[in-house]
Amino acid sequence: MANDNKVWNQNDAIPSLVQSKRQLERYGLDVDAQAILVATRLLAAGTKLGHASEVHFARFGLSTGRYRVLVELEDNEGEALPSQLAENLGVTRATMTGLIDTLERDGLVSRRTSAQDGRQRSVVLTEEGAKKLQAMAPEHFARLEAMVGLLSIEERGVFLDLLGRVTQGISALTDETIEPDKPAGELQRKKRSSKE
Amino acid sequence: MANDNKVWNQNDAIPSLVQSKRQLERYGLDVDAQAILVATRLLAAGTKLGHASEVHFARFGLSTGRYRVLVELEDNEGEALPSQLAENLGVTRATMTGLIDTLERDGLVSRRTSAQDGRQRSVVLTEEGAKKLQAMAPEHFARLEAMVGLLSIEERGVFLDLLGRVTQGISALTDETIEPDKPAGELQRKKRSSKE
DNA sequence: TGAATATAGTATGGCACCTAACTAATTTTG
DNA sequence: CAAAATTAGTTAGGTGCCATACTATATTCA
Repeated sequence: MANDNKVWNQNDAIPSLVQSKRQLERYGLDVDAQAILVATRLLAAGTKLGHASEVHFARFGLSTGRYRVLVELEDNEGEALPSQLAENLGVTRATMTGLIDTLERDGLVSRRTSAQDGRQRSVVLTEEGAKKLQAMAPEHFARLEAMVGLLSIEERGVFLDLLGRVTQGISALTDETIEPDKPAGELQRKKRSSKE
Repeated sequence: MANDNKVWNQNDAIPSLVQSKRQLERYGLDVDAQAILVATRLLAAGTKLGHASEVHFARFGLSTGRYRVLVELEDNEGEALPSQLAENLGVTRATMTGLIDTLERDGLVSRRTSAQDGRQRSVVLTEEGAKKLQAMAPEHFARLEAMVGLLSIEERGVFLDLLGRVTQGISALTDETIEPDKPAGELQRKKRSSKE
C-alpha cells in the first residue's frame, strides 16, 4: 500500500516531485522529473486561474471574455468590429457573437450596421458599459494587485521574464509535432531571442 | 486554405505595460502598473494553458480531467471511489460522474458496486486504460518537458518558487472580501485534518 | 424500532468556448 | 455585366466543467 501521504486535503491537488518521479519510473522514461513537476504545477495553476477568473468577473455580472470585450472597446474609442475583437482577444468569431449577444442583452454594448459595408455590424460601448467598467475598476485592480502581493517588486520582474518564456513554451503542447527538443540531460536548448 | 483557424497564436493577447498604465490612469487609480501587468499576463497565460492542455489531451482521445482521473487511479492501485477522485482532483462529484461516464464508455475504466456499502460504486482502471497511459506517456512527458525547455535548471527552481506564491495569491480573486496585503510569510498550516 | 439525518452517486440545466456549416453582402474575374 | 469566390457575421451542435437538486442507501438516536 502506498503510504506516501497523499492526504493533501487542500482544495486542489498540488502535484509533488515524488509523484512525478514515480510516474516517470513507471513508464521507464528518461525525463527530468523537475521539469515535469514545473509543467504539471503550471497546468494546475492554469486550471485554478481560469476558474478564479470566472468567479472574479461573475461578481460584476460578467465573464472573463465579456470583460475583455468591454476593455477592448474602451481602448478603441468605444467602437470596434466583431472580427477585430475576435482577433485581438484570440477567440473565434462565433465565440465573439455569443459574447456580444450577452453584452447587448445586458445593455453594455449595442450593435450598429455599417453604412460602408453592409456585412459589418460594428459594436459600440454604451454609456452603461463604460459606467460598468468605471464602477468595477477599483475592486478589480485591487484584487489583481493582491494576487501578486506575495512577490516583491524584483521578484515580479523575474517572474514576468520566466512566465514569458514559459508562455512561449506552451505551444509545445499544441504543436503538430514534438519539438526536436533534446532528450533529458542535454543542455542545448536554444534561446530563441524574441525581440520585445 | 483557411488558416483563419488556430487563432491562439499569442498575437495581441499579450497585454503590455502601456495598456496597464493607461487603464489605471483612466480610472484614476493608484495601483502599481507592473503588478497589474504581471497579473494580467498571468490570467492570459492561464487561459492559454487551459486551452493548450485540452488540445494536448484531445490528441489521445482524452480531456485534461479524464487524464487526471486515469493517473489518480493508477496511483491508487487501479481502484478508487468517485468521491475520493473528486476530492483529490478538486472537482465536484457531479463533474466526476461525467468524467467517469465518458471513460467507461471508452472502456478505460469500469464501475463496480461495493459489497460493503450499497451506495458506493468504485471505479476500476481497466487494462485498456492502463495501456492508454502507457502508450501516451512518452509523447506526453516529452511535450511537458519541452514546455519548460526555455528555462534553465536554475530558472525552473526559481519559477517553481514564484509560481507557488502566485498560486496562493490566486485566492485574492475569489475571496469574499479584499484583503489589504498579505504578509510574505509562508506560514501555511500543514496539519492534516483528514479526520472529520 | 422508526423517523430524522447524513452520505454516495447521479440527473438536470447552465456557461464558456469551440468547429463546421450557413446567410447575406461584397469583390473578383471571365 | 453575371457567375464565382471571398468576407462578415450568425446559427447549430459539441465538449468541459460547474451548481443545484434529486434518489437510494446507510447511520444516528429518541
